[in-house]
Amino acid sequence: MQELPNDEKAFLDAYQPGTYARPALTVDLAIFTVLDADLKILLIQRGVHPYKGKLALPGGFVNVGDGHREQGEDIEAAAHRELAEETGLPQGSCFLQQLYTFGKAGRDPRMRVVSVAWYALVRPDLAPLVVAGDDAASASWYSVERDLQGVALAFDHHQMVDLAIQRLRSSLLVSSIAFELVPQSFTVGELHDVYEAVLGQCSDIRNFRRRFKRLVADGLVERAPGKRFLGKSRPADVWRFRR
Amino acid sequence: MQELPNDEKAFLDAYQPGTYARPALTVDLAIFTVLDADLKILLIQRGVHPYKGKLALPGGFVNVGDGHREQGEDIEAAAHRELAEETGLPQGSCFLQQLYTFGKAGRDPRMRVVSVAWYALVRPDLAPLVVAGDDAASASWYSVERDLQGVALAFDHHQMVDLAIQRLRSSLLVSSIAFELVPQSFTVGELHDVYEAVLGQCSDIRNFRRRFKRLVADGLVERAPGKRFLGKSRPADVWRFRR
DNA sequence: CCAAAAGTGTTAACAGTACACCCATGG
DNA sequence: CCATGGGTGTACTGTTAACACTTTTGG
Repeated sequence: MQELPNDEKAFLDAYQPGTYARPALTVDLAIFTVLDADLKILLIQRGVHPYKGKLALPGGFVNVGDGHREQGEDIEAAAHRELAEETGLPQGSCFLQQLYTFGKAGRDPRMRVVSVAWYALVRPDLAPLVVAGDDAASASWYSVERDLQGVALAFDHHQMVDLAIQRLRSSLLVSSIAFELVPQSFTVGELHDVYEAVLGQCSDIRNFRRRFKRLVADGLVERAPGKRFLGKSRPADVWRFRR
Repeated sequence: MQELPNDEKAFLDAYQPGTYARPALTVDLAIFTVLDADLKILLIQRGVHPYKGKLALPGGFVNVGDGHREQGEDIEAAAHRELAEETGLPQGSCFLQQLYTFGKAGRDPRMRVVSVAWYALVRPDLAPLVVAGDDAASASWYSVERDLQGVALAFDHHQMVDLAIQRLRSSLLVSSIAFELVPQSFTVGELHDVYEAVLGQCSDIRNFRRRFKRLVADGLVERAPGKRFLGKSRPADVWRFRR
């Protein structure tokens, strides 16, 4: 909390919170990875009403406190907490960014719920470690391309997924998030697979290599020791992203 | 509200909302215009505690209902309502888009308040019509460049302004929002001024004209009737954006 | 005639696209 | 030997950046 002048302190001591109605507050997470050159998203099957049995994004309530002093948990902290709970991965091992806040009346039939949606990226070497958390009996990876067409998700989660994919695609072209979807040391081929999987279209890897060389020349990427050996073809150089 | 199967209806009838603490919910608006080739933002001076006397973004509480049926006002509707109230302009006359949701504990010293921030664009021909609304005794335009450096805004509003400007700049380069900051019919010079004001740097108008010609060739922009006469130099062709 | 903004044209550097080609490994 | 993916190079094309020049108004 910020430093306040004396008259503000006096005001606060006398302050009584108004009687406005308040919404419940949740976070929902669109968690992506790329496995086998295919974009995947982590979904759970709901075990309780409403939308029992339907697929849904992992998420949960934000711990909100009462009163001036005890205001509870930051929304961002809640998102990190849920991400760790749902994936079983340690906090800070994944990229996480706010996406959009969904607040239409009636989006949850139980009561007024406002949900802050986030999207997260899990490196493919961590993705197989993802296990079901406490409140997610059956979290697993679904192919965005193959498993999600025409499937009804719970609440307005399909809208969230579509928006997340849109954001993921445009961010890929202007920022460095592609490096969040490969292992810490990676080959040009692996990085290229991420572009093809996320954008959903093929591109010439030889031209991709030229652009990659520019990143190296600009110092954004450097050689990592060793080579990657997949057994059936020429070993590939290994690279590392410098933040 | 969506159609629900019978077992979901039965569940809802029996449903009792939990006893989670809930946050107050507000919307805050970063409202921009470009006047005299200068980016301006609409701010109010707070008349009440906390941060009494400080400059702040216009905003207000979202009308949230109680119960299943009466869930109140959409967040987006609240943003549109506040935008109309604060500017005095009719709804739908300005561009409005969600920016980011601020939900740190302690960001409002009174209580837990989560604020959904939006940014809005007002055409320069409408900007002079903006008058103080009911709850905004003194809303007026401030130059982002000249009036805001080193000035402390209320709450975390400075963070909101910085993020809004950042978003405005990157959107300018990839979308068509520039057309929201000129009159419905405009000259190339006026559009160029918007780019220079928002990006905060000069660019060659002759090269800008070439890019503009491509937009015309692509059918995004068409000639509007007449010429613009500013009195002291050659009259300029007038153009119109086709949505 | 001069100042000021509108509008056109030229050039060189650079980035994107579509290719052909060689290299290192396993079978 | 072939298949597979790794890695280099070249030719063409379109976009961007820097700058010279003409046009139409007011003073």
